[in-house]
Amino acid sequence: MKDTTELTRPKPTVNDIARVAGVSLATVDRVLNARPGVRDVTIEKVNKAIAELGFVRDTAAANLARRRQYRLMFILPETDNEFVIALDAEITAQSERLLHQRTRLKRRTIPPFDPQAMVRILDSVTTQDTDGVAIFGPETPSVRDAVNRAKERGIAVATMVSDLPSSIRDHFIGIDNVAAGRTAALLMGRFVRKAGRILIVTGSRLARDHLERRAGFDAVMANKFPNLEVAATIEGRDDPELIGSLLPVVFEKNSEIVGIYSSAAGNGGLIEFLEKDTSSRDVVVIAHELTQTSRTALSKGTFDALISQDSGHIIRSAIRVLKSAADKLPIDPKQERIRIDVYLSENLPPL
Amino acid sequence: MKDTTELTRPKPTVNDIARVAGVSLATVDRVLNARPGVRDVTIEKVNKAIAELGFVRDTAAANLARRRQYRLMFILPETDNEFVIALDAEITAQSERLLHQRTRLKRRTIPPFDPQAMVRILDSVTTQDTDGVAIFGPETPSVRDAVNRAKERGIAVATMVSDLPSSIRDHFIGIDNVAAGRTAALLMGRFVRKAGRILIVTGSRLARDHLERRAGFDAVMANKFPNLEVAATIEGRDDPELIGSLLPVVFEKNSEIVGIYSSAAGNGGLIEFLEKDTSSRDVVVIAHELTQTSRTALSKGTFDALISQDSGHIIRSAIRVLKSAADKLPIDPKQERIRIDVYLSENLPPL
DNA sequence: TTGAAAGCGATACCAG
DNA sequence: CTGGTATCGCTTTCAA
Repeated sequence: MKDTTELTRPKPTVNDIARVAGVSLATVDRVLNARPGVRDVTIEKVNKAIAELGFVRDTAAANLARRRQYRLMFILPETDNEFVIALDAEITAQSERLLHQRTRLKRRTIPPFDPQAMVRILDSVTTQDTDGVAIFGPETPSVRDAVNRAKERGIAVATMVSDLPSSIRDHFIGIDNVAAGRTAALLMGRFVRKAGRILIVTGSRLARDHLERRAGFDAVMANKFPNLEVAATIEGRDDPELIGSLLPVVFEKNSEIVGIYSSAAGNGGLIEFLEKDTSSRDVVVIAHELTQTSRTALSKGTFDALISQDSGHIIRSAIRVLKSAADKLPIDPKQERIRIDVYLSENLPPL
Repeated sequence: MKDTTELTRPKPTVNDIARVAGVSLATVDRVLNARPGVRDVTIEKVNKAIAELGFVRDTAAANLARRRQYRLMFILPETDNEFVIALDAEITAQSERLLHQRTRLKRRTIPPFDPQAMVRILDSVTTQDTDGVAIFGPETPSVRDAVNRAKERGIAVATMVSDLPSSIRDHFIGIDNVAAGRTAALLMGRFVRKAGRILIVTGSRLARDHLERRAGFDAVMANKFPNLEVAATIEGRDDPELIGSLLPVVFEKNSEIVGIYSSAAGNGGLIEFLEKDTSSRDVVVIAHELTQTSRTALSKGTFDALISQDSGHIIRSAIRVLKSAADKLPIDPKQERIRIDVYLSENLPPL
């Protein structure tokens, strides 16, 4: 590890290329932007100069001259799910900052679990008004096809939270949900102190992220914690009321529940039940997503751990990724990797 | 949550201000940059126009015109500590990307725990050659004073990993180490399955981060886990060999060690001991920082959990923060918050 | 104390 | 096919 020497050779510009290649600025620009109407020999000359000088275009200057605006669109489900609301708030927050950085954010909502609404919006987007779209929604063949059509029209597309792996989207922004489920299971197994049964509260069978978490959880439970048995499952549809109404029934039927894995949303109903019901005192509870509700539950000890993904990071990453895709520029993979966050009562971020 | 309407009123420019205020471009610029030689009445007129139009300066254009270069410096300890090496690698990686974004990164190293070397470098930095400095090093009054002098000379300063809270640095980039220690203790208490003693391996008494972790760990241990007793402490000086040589002695003297908290660096020695010594089979081990070494130990089950901070995030954040400070622009606090990461064998990032 | 005009690095229109 | 030149939004001499 040596101290860096500061070599400050001035960066070559288009003017330098023009001079070295013996052509005009306009021609350099044509070659640079692969515009037609330049003889092959001329192209060669210019490219040679570019290579020789090690030229790299100054994107800021180019965007200024071009009066470029990045027009991005976010499509989210219309729901009172706190995590989605957090994503939405981050979009709003970034909107403000980006206004002065040649970037406009548009927001569209679809009814939850409505693939056709997603398809309609995707199909309505044109390069005339939009450079990139980031979507969070159901995974169906029709959505996949609409994504592919948008891509073919030249629009950058990113999936958020729940992927659409069979599509040709530019990028997926979110966590590995199988690993997230496995992590939840590992924590569960190590936190629980006696043998018994585990209850799972899932969301919807249409959501790939929920299914993947479940698969990961089950796998680790089966392999590493034979003394624990995944006994019952509630399909909560992210609905606190529904969850709240189903829980008492399950607890009556299953006497030996020692852990609950809430793999989806709608934690409000679960928390209400846990804080009322005395028979569930010692149950280890692990849920997903850090929100106001889950944060409080974790602080109080109602929840024992939270598996989460940073909504701010997801939105900022989506913006960077879509911009890069629009400019056909590479991304920084490390910066765009969304972490599987583990929160305990002691490592909560300050409010 | 409503879909956004796309209002596209064109952003006002300096020309608009000049026109509305009835002055020239040059005068607008003088006011904008608080340069002298403008009558108060004129300043008023311009400011009024700015407010009326809601003008916000286009930083990219300004930087272009100004031929601005952000010249940033990183000062790190010269050590074979893997975490520091990771920071260093991130600096190198960002250097590449930033070369074409008007930003040069310089790197300086100091001998570990050598406040005077840090002071010398800080004192040698001038606004002629540097806009901002990010430092990671010992916390002493002399360093604090040097930081304050640099600040007063107009240089932006950020502390990384270990703070210098009594200084007037612009920003601290790192985690709350007390909370990190508390988190480690909580995991320890919940993972350990029988009463016993806990061994702590610390680093140096000169490092604020190590002390803070220790304090947080002890507090939670004492309050929440009375069946566990923090019994022994090894001061490892981040040195694997030293740690490796001390461990057998400690284990001979203390028969009931059920957990080890490695709060600093030098994990190599610890791992070697654990993988050889059979008496430590069931000991719960929690360490800091995700590195190649600790990652392997976690995968193998030698370590049970890791508390970490993202080195890539730290470096990127330092760059953004120093740039903003240099331009006297606000930062996005959420984006700059470094998380206390918890890693288990199941949520390791892909290689 | 103020203004006119020439850039910064790149793009784009209009001639030739 | 190729070149000249105005322009993007802002800064910075140089004169007045």
